[in-house]
Amino acid sequence: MSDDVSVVFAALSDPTRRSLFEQLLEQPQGRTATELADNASVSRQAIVKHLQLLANAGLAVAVRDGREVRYRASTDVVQHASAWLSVRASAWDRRLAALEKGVRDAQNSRTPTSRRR
Amino acid sequence: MSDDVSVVFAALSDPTRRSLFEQLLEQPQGRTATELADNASVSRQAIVKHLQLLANAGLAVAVRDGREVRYRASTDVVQHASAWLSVRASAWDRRLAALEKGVRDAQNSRTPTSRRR
DNA sequence: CTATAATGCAACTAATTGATTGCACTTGAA
DNA sequence: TTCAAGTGCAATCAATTAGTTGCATTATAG
Repeated sequence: MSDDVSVVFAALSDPTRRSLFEQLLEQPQGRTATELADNASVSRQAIVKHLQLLANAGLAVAVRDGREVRYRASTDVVQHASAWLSVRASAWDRRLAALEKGVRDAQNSRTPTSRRR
Repeated sequence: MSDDVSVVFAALSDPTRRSLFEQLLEQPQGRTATELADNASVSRQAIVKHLQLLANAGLAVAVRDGREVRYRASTDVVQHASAWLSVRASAWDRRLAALEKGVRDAQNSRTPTSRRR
């Protein structure tokens, strides 16, 4: 599960983590784990682990500032993931269209009496 | 983890599952678990579980045909997931632009001597 | 210089996950 | 009507994951 795509999707598959990510998105200045833990229902340590996982996936960046560490959102990999999805979706649409065309052609070239079943 | 977004991302976070999904995308007619297990390194049962998970996430549809079950890809939720990502990415870009503008404005209104540090 | 705020590290637990194996059930072809 | 192909079900297992708690370390405000 260590490839790029996997870690991004895995990171976004947890609601707590998505919530943290969204909070980072709302705050371009970044947030600390302690701040985020205040309006969360889990411990600071749990938050830290989530943030590290987000950072590892490239969805966040940790920047030390004195005695605190601010996590900022990063959306480069979001673009990649989004592209991954849309490429496949459109490829699927093309194949589906081709399939439907094929069915139409087959029907047109078939003599009425040669119909199967 | 039972919300829609989570299950889709979770489904796509596993490489084996993504590979299966891609195989389904290549074959609009669908594939059976047994077929897919032939060019996979894991057991048929493992494949079946993955396919059921994909189906549960809305990424595949199982259609019974006689004694076999064909799994077809389905891309509706892919659109949703892709939208989820791009909405956030663009919101982020807007906030970042606003932040940069704010910094610029602050610099402009600041007298040279009032610079900190 | 000394509290105290913020973070880091480590051990531990419960739940989930990906995978396996063995066997039962169902369906179609010969 | 047999029997093999395809599928379904259930138990089991190792690894991972989300979470906790306790304590150590670091850095800044007084």
